[in-house]
Amino acid sequence: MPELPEVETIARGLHKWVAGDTIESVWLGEKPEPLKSPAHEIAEVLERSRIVEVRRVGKHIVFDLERPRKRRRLPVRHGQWIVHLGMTGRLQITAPETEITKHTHAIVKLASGREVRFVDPRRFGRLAVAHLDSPAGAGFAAPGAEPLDSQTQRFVDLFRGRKTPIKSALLNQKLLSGVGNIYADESLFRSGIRPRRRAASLTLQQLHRLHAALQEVLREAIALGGSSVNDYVDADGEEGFFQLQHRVYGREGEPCLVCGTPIKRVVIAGRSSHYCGRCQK
DNA sequence: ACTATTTCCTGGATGC
DNA sequence: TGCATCCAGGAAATAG
Repeated sequence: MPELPEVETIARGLHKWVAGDTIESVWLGEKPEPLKSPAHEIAEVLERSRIVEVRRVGKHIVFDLERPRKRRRLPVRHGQWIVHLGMTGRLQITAPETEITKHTHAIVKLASGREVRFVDPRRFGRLAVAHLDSPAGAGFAAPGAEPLDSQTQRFVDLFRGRKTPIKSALLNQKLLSGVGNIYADESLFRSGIRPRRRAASLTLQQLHRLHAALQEVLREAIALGGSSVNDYVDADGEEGFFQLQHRVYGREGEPCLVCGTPIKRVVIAGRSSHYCGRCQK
């Protein structure tokens, strides 16, 4: 399940493979397609575009696109291809002769001969495009704050007056973009806060600790290429290694690495939440 | 304006 | 071995 560190790893890997390449054609699968934009619009924005950059915004992968123009005029950045991988979505770089696997929903053919394929068994992933050349064309922006950029004061302000459990608040993409179940649990453990604590009940000191822990855990995870639980692999098909560093996520019943108390698992807002009842208050 | 709950989807794990 | 049931999860939709 790609969260911020996994999407960051994938975006960097894709950038390495496709930056500078030109999209020749786009194939989109049969309905019901996992699209946020209509199929014709996706094809229209992507085809004959050059990929300038691939980067992460929240949990989204954004391909910045420009259209070459005639007579030595500078190319124009006209749009973006935006991919959300959901839980099981993958973007594969393949040769054209590679067998097309089940659940392949989109194939983007590049001038280099390579293909970018969107494969997503569970179909929670989404494809969309943004126009940069229309009047409202400011491009794609995540609704919430970027966890790695946001100032501590801004982070603290996100939770003011919120009665929802801190775990739910961390997962709310309108507040913070990019945090999912793994890194919510891991950052709460590292800052000693129970997931059910009401967001507004946290002290300033606790919020400062949480912010620092969240940035720390995200940065460590990016450095290790993300967490490979279930079937996550990066753009080169390589697994990450941060799952070996998980202190609570997926460790129900196992001893806390700090105090030895068995890790608890509870369900908050329909998501499993792992914590140490002794280390987290 | 918030918050909580339900829904989507399928492979893999579990239970009888 | 086979069949049914449950579970995982992000985010949009729905309900309160």
